[in-house]
Amino acid sequence: MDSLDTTFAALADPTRRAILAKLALGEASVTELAKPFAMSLPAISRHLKVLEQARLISRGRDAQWRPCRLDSQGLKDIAEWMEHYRKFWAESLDRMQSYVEQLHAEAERNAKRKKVVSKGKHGKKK
Amino acid sequence: MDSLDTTFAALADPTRRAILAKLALGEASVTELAKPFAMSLPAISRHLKVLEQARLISRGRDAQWRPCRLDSQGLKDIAEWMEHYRKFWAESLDRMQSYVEQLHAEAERNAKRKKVVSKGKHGKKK
DNA sequence: GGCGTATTTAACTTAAATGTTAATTAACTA
DNA sequence: TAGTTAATTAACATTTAAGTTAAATACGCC
Repeated sequence: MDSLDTTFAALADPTRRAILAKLALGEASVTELAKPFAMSLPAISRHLKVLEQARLISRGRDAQWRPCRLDSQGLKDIAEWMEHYRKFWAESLDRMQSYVEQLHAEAERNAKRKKVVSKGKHGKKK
Repeated sequence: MDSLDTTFAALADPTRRAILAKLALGEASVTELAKPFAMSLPAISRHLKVLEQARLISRGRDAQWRPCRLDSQGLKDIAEWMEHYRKFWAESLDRMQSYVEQLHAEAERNAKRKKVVSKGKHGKKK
């Protein structure tokens, strides 16, 4: 039910994270993705299925190839969850500075938006 | 070996994420943490051990209680990994804007640092 | 249709995760 | 010291994950 379960579990495997790293450079077929690993093709195929279900990748069809590419949805889910804990992980000076700058920027944007949109409560869900 | 394995795996369980959510509000004992769950105390105790090994929490000792609190290290590891994929998950307008502002801020800081520090290559480890 | 390449599914094995209850350890209290 | 509360460890059952090899499917080409 909770898609975060699926997504975090998918990311817990080093083979799958390596696949994502490769796909960050661009599309690739199953065989191409399998090449670096001492592992059978069916094993890779199942890793890809796990990544797909976690919406970390999506797959197309090009003749007998199944090109894989990153799907941002899974990463977005994680990023959104991480936001709730930002004050815990962003406590180093450099990052805290970015965070503060970001808060200011956000405040500015919200202020602007208030002027333009003027009414209706469709702010952030939480 | 790879601590990301451990940390992502720890986060893949909804009970453990709920525990973290609770701890984001402050310290709590094992029994306190266990209360909301229809699960035995030993089960919770093991979840806490998993979270501790992932450096998502740390534990102290107060008489017979073992107060738990968030440990930011695990979250930092995840956040750092996520950074490599920022352009994929931060593609919505609002977030991209923060990202761009952050890049500018970072560039400014780096420029400043160059002037002050002047030499020696002790930049980010990776 | 039959062949070659790419990928997936099936059947199976092994290892790890998650929960249970019962027993144990740790620290305070009377 | 005996008793109480808090938490962990032990022993066990069940489920899920991850790999293997062999067979099946999908597609293009001749």
